[in-house]
Amino acid sequence: MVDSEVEGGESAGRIVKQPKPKRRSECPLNASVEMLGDRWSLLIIRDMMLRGFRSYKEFMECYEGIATNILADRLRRLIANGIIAAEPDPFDGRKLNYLLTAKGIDLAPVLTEMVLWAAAHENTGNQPLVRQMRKDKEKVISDVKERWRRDHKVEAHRD
Amino acid sequence: MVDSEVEGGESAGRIVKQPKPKRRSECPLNASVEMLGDRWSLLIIRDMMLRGFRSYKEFMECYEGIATNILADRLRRLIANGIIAAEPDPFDGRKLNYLLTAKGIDLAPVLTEMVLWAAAHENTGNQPLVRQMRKDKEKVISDVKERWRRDHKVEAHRD
DNA sequence: ACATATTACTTGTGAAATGCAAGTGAAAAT
DNA sequence: ATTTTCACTTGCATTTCACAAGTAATATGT
Repeated sequence: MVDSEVEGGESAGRIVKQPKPKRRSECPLNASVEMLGDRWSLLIIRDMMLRGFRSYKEFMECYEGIATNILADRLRRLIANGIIAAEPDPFDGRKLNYLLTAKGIDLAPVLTEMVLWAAAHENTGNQPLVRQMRKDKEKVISDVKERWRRDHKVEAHRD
Repeated sequence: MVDSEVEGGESAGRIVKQPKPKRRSECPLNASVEMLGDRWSLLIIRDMMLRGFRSYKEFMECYEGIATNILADRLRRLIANGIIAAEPDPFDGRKLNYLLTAKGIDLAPVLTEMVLWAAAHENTGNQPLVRQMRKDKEKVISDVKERWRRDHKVEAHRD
């Protein structure tokens, strides 16, 4: 299912020209950085994960003020990397709903550690969340995943 | 020692104009992204943390091929954010040794989760490290910290 | 039915960040 | 004394970014 991703070396005995592997190195950290290493991607994921945002408009209105062309570009890239997916809203033909994939929701521990690190070394807001994470990191993560599963079920049942 | 960092609100009873708080928001994740959200910073930290790199030359030679001006800029920023520090090499007046601060070494859990995430969803290299992390994440982190403490001791004793 | 509004974008345009090559100055090695 | 090494800086072309404006496809209100 998550197969035809990065390799693409061979196919039926014939060596085929590599389609995707334009990574700077094999290092897993480098892979993460190439997918997430910019000033916006992780914030978009944060708002999907923690605030339940789904639509372009929500991402635009709230937030640290992302430019519309950058938002469109980041959503495209996140889709290309399999971190989010877009589906048309069944009730409003103009709308697209952006949802985290399994790969996307698996970023919960990464976000958690980044929040905890910043909160430990900078003056930051959202102390309630920080305190919750300090108290029981694993619970926060499993709650996030639980909510994600519920929301996906709702999508699926809508017909 | 690492005091005059981000706040800078007041000084001897007089309210002074804020010098640094140009963060886009109070969100701790945003703080992390503003300090680390680019294509190079975390890789530099990786090589200091996991490979023991200390000098400009090492960062240049190895690596995914960073440009020299970008490396200089990233090192400056990491210093400005208190994540690394530079000290002259006691044996070679040309050299500077870049070292992780406590704040820098505290990024170990963040790097670990990013490595595990990428390794779970992409085809990546350095499988020995990945396996070690999967087996006992906490041990990998405490080993990294232990090594950091030792190396700092060596620095301090050198006189 | 038709005008207006909303949603999710795209298209300029200038400014900033990035990548590449070459150069510089101080210290060390020969 | 000359050459090498190290840690950068400078200049320049390319790419990315931010801001503003515009557009096409729905949806809503009258």
